[in-house]
Amino acid sequence: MPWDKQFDIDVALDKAKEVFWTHGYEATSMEMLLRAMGINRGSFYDTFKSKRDVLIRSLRRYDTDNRASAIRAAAAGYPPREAITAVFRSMIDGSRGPLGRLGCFLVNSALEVAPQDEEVSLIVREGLRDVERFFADLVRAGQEQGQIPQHIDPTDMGRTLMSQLVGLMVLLRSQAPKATLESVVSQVSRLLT
Amino acid sequence: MPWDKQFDIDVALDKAKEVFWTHGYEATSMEMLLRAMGINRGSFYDTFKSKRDVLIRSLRRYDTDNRASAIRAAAAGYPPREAITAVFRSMIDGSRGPLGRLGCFLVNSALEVAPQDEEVSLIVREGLRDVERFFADLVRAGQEQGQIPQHIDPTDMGRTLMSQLVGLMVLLRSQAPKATLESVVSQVSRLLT
DNA sequence: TCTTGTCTGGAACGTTTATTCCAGACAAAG
DNA sequence: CTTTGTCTGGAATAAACGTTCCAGACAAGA
Repeated sequence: MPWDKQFDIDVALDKAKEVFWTHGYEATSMEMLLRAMGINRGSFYDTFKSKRDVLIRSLRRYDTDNRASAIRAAAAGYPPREAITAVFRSMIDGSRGPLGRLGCFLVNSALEVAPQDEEVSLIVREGLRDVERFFADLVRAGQEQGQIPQHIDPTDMGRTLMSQLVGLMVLLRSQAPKATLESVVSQVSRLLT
Repeated sequence: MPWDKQFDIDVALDKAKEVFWTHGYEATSMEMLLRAMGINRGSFYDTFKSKRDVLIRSLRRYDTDNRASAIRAAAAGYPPREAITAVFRSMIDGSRGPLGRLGCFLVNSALEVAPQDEEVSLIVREGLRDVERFFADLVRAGQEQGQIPQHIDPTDMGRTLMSQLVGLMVLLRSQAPKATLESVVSQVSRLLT
């Protein structure tokens, strides 16, 4: 007779996400994963296909629940131009939280795993494209409201802001000095003139 | 009686550098390293302390011979303002070379190894600081020659350009579309007005 | 109470890992 | 020719790796 699993798959995946985000894929052993997820290898292989399967699913969860949510939450409630700066600022403020300076799991994976894994590469490209579009949309909205000059090309600017955000995430994980991070954010405002 | 080694340490380290740069540290096995370096494990452990030792030494070589040289070579022969753009453009052009879109070994290591290895972290921070200063110096030189407005703070701008370059290196390794890369470069010019 | 099916805990497996150790080749000095 | 020291090729080692398999516990239905 069917007996329910004693663990929640989503909770387990979130735990896995944190371990992969902190240590990377290769440097995370099955022991570390099982301990973090709070399940044993029988349940693990009964529920998930493989270690890589868990990486893929955690990365997807990260992209939806962390990256995509974070930039939208940070921008909410601000006029477009301020929203852009708020996104950058929130990344610095967020680095003071319990997860500290982990940087961006997506960007980490872009460099470590994506070059050798097409599925991971696709998740990364789609995530970065979403960031790019998100910023481009904010630039257009800012132009409509007269906050951002018309000569700025929204598509170009969306790409540049995405690239700048990616750079900032690397600096965060690299423990760059606070002043460096603040400089980057302050220059974002200048870019929008 | 002393017999000379049959291999050149620097050549071997450069081979090791390419393997670590392509695959990362953890995903590079000793087998891969030995094959690339063209030596066997007896010679390896006689010459180097460990796999990590070789990573550290390759990373130092990369920072000197690749990163630091590349930005200076790209800037050479241009007035300061054009030199800045030339550095960015050279990264895109360089991605068409035999090493293709490997990105930046330093940035890769910043995300994969540096968080868990203080010595790697130090190499990364010093490398990024050198890029920052390099750009700041170019900005000052541009201001002295009347090419870059006086209201731009060289230190802030140096940091921002460094961050933008780091972002670009991530996009390169992520196989971002050419148009995206071009947008980033074109916006660099705008940043200097 | 018995049967059936699913769960957990963890042993076992086959492979891979980084590092240590060893045998034979080689060269120079005595 | 012998001795000594260093080299290369690669076997061996001990541990770790990701995945498979197994025994006992548990719950529901007959």
